[in-house]
Amino acid sequence: MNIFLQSIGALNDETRVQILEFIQKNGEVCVCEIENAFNMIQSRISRHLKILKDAGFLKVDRRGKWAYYSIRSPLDRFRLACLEEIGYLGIELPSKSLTCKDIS
Amino acid sequence: MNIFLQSIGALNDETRVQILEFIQKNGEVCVCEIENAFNMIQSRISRHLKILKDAGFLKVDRRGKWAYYSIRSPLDRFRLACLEEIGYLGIELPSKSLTCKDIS
DNA sequence: ATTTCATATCAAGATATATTGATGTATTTT
DNA sequence: AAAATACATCAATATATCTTGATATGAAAT
Repeated sequence: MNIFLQSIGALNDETRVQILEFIQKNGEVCVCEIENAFNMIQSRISRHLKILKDAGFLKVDRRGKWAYYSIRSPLDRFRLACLEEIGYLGIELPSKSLTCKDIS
Repeated sequence: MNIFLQSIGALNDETRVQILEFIQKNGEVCVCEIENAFNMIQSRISRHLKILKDAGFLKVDRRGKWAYYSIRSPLDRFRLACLEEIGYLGIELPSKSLTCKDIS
């Protein structure tokens, strides 16, 4: 029950659903890319990413100073069904443009 | 997105998940049966049932003074997947025993 | 080694959701 | 018609979650 509620709780936020779909569409992205695309402050993005990771939807790969997030694989049946459903929602996403590297 | 979040929000509560599974196992039940089985006050149960109904998981059938709740049918793919997942959780449910009719 | 950069975490306030007890509304029983 | 029953809704409080700004950490660059 707790694992189920953790997954559900992670999806119970519009920003997090958008972030999940953003990663699903763009593949591996680093935090600053999400930050720039969504135009939200860093601590907010970081917190949402942690919730999605702890709930088993995402994995992180740290390379140098960057943290790259991507959809965790393999996903269990239910989380997969959730991602699939999110895919069907037709969410308008910001485009992935600037990265920290691009700017610096 | 809003419909999705409403479904997710409805599932984001342990009591509601238990109620859903209770109805899934027992079929059509009236409010007082849930009230007795879960030993919760009526207004609390009523509110949770409304949230589950508004989110599209349940339907009500009013007959006389009683309101009978059951799983809405047909359910869309995603809500069905959720119910299925809840079924796999192996939730311990209180047994359906006394009804208002039994007592009176 | 110091500074800078990317990210994570914390503490406070803001916002949303849940619970309770009281009250409202039908419906049935007497 | 009056009382009782089953359920719904409201208002107040309690609890949980989100957002923000500040601070911490750890890697890279100078």
